[in-house]
Amino acid sequence: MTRRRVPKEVRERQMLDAAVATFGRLGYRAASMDGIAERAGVSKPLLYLYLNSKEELFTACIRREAAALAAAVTGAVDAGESPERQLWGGLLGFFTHTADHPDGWAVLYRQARTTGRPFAAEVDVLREGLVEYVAGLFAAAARDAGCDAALVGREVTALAHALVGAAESLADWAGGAPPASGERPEPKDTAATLMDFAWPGLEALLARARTPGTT
Amino acid sequence: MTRRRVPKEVRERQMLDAAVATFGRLGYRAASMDGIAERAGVSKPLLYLYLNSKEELFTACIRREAAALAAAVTGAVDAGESPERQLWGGLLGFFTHTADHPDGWAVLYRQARTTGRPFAAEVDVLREGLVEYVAGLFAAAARDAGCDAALVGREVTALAHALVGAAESLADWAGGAPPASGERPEPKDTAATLMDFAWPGLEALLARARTPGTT
Amino acid sequence: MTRRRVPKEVRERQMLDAAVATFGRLGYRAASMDGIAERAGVSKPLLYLYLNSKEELFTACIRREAAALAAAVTGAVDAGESPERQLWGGLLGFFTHTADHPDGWAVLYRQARTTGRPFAAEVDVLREGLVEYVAGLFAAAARDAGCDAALVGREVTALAHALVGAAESLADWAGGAPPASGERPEPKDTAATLMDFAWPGLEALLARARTPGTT
Amino acid sequence: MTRRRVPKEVRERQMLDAAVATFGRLGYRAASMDGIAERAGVSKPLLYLYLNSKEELFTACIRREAAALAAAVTGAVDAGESPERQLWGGLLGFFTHTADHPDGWAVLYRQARTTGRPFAAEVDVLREGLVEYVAGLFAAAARDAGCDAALVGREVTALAHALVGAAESLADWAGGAPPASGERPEPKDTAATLMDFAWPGLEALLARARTPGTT
DNA sequence: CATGAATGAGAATTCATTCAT
DNA sequence: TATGAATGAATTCTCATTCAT
Repeated sequence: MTRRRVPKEVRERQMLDAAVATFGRLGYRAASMDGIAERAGVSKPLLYLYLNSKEELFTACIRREAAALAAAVTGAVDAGESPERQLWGGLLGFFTHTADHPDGWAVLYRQARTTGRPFAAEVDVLREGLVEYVAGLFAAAARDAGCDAALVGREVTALAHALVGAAESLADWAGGAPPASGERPEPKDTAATLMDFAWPGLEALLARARTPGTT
Repeated sequence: MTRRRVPKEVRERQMLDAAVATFGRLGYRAASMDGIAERAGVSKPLLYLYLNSKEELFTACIRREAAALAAAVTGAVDAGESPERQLWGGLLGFFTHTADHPDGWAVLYRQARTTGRPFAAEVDVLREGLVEYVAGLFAAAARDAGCDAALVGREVTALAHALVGAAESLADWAGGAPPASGERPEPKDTAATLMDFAWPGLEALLARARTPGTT
Repeated sequence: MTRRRVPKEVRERQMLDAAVATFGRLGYRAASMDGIAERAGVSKPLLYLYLNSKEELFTACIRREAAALAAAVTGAVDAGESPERQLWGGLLGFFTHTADHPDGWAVLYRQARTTGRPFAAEVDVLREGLVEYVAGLFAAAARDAGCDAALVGREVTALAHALVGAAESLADWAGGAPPASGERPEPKDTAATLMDFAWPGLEALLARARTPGTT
Repeated sequence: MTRRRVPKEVRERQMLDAAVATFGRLGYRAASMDGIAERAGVSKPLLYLYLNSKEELFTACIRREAAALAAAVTGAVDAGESPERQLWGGLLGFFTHTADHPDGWAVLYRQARTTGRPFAAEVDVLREGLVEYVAGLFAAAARDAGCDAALVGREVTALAHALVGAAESLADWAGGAPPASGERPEPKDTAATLMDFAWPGLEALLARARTPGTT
C-alpha cells in the first residue's frame, strides 16, 4: 500500500506495538501474523524480514515489555529511603506502568505464562528479579527492626513471593475490568490497598521474630 | 476398540476428563479435538455428538471445574464457627482442591482467562462468588470487633479481592513448580502462609476503624 | 465434492498416480500439493492423511516406480537362457516399461536424481541393482567364452555402467520426443539398437582377454 | 560493500558464474534470486537490471554453458584427421570440459532438462548439434570403409544418439561421484572406456553393411 | 550506478467439522 | 450407537519482483 520508507527503528517499534496489542488480547495461538501485520500497517513479508518468525516475534515482545516494566519499577524507587518508602515507590511504579500498558502486562502475565516453557522462562527471569528485590527490602526492614536477618530469611522470601503474587493479581484485576465496569481504580489506590494488606503481615512476622519462643 | 456399551454419563465424564487434561496443559487453541478424542478413547464424531463443538466443550469444562472448586471450598467450611476459623477452612479447602486437580485449576485460572471474553466471563462468576464470600467473612469479623460495618465496607471488599488474588496466585505457584523443585508445598502450609500474611492486615484495618480519625 | 467412499487401496493408488504424473512433468519443487490433490480428485487434507508430507509422497512415488521397473525387467528375463538372450530380454522389458510409463520414468530418471541426496539415493539402489545384474551377465558371457572372469572383472563393471547409462539415455530419448516428432520408436527397435551397439564391444573385450599381452 | 567500479562485462560474468553454481547445485526452483545475488556479491536490483528475470537468467546460463561446451568439443578436434581420431578428440574435449565445469554441466544436463519445455529446448539445440556431428563422423567412416552411406544412414543416426547418450551418462557419472569415492576418473580414461565400448559396434555395423544379405 | 525497503502471490500444512455407513 | 473417510478454511512462511533514494 503505502510504500513509505520509514527508518528501521520506527518500523520495528510499530510492529512490536501491534504484536503486543494482538498477543495481549488474543494469546499466542489465536493471534495471526496476518492480523499483526495488518494492525502494524505493513505487509507480512516485512514482518518476517524484521522478526523472523512468530516465535521470535513473541519473544521479542516479552523481552521488550519485561524490560520496560522492570525499568518502570526501578525508576520509581529512591534507593536512599526507608524500606517501607521504597516498597511504596516500587508498587506505585508497578501499578502505574501496568495500568498504562495493559497489553504489555497481558502479554507478560496472562499469555507468556500459559504458552509453554520457553516463553514462560523469559517471564520468570523478570519475576525472580522482582521477588529478590522485595525480599531484600523485607530483610532491610528486619535489620532496622533489630531482628536477626538470618533467622527470618526463609519466611521473608515466602512473604516476598506472596506479595509479588498479590501485586500481579491486583494489577491483572485492575486492568482487566474493561470500561463497562465503571471507573478503573487509580494506581495509587491499588498500591495503598496492597500496602495496607501486606505491611502489617510483615510487621507481625518481625514482632514474632523479636520475641523468641514463637515460630 | 473397546466396544463396551458405556452409560451416557460415564462416557461424558470420560470426555470431559480428557478435555480438561488437554485444555489445562495446552490451552484452548493448541488443544486439538483429535487429541481430546484420542485421549478419551472415543471417536471424534462421538465427541461432537455429546458436546457439539470445541467451544461448548471448553465451556462445559469450565463449568464443571468451577462447580467442583466452589463445592470444595464451601464444603470445607463450618458455618457455625468464627470468621477466622471459617476463612481458614475455606483456604484449606481451596488449596487442597487445586492441588488435587491441577488440570482443572489450570483450565480455570490459566486458560479460561486468557482465551477471550466469553470464557473469562464464566470464570468471573466463580471468582465473584468467592470474593463476596470472603468479603462477608471480613464484614462479620468487623461486626464482631465492634466496628461499623458500613464504614469499612469498601475497604473490606478491596481486601477480599486482594486475598482471593493472593490465594489464586499461591495456588498457581504451588501447583506450577514441577518435580524438579523438590517437594511441592502441602496445602496446609500454603494456607498458613496466606493466613499469616493476610490476617494482620485485616486486624489493622479494623483497629483503624475503631479509632476514628485515621483513614 | 464427490464424497464417494472409496476403498483405501484404490484411493492411495489414485493419489500416487496423480503424484507421479505431476512430479514427472513438473519436478519436485514446481509440483504443488494443490495440483496433485486436484488431479487425483481429492482434497488436500486427504492427500496428507494418506501420505503425510510432500517429501514422503515423493519418496512413495519413487519407490513404487522403482519397484515396478525392476519387476518389469526381471519379469522379462528367462533365467535359463544364454547371457546374450537374457540381456536382450532385459532390455526389451526395460524399454517396453519405460515407454509405457513415461511419467514414472521421468520421476525416476529426471526428477529424483536432481532433487537432492535422499531422493537420489532411492534411485541409486535401483540403478545399482541393474548394473550388478548386467555385470553378472557379462561375467557369465566371459566364462562361456573361456576367459578368466577375475581378469576382466573391472572392465566388465565399467561396461555395465556404460550400458545402463546408454539404456537410460535411450529410454529418455525415446520417451522424450513428443507426438510432434512423428512416430515414437518401438521398444523392440530401441533394444536392437542398443544390442548392436553394445554387444560387439563386449566381444572385443573378451577377445582381448583371451589373447594375453593386451590390456 | 566493495564499491569498486567494475566493467559491465565482468559484472555480468560474476553474476552468471554465481547463477550457474547455484542453479547447478540446487535446480531452478530451489535456487533463489537472493542466494544468487549474494553469491555474486551484488544487490538484487542489480541482478535484475542486468538479467531481467529468473527465467532469463537461467536461459542465459544455459546458453553460455552450451556454447562453452560446444566450443570445447569443437576446439579439440582436428578436422583433417580420420573419423576415429576426430571422435577420440571430441570425446576427450567433452569429458575434459565437463570434468572442469561440473556446475555448468549440471545446469545443462541435470537441471535444464528437468525444468520444462522452454529450457529443455535450449539444451536440445546443443544436443542435436553434437548428434549430427557424430553422425557425420560415422558416415565418413562408412564411406572410408566403402559402404553405401545412404544404406547405413538411419542406423548411423541411431548409433550417434546412443553414443551421445552414453557420453552424457558417463560424464554425469564421472562427475557425480564426490570425493568420498576416492579419485575421480581421468577424462582420458573415460574417453577410452567409451571408445572401446562404442567403436566395435560401429565397425560391426559397417561390416554387415559391406556384406549384403544381413540386416 | 547501486541499494535498502517493501510487497503480491502462492505453497505446505493443520484443524474443526461433517457425511455415509 | 459409533465411526472411518472426507473437506473448507485458515495459518505460517517464502520468493520473485519493484519502488524510492
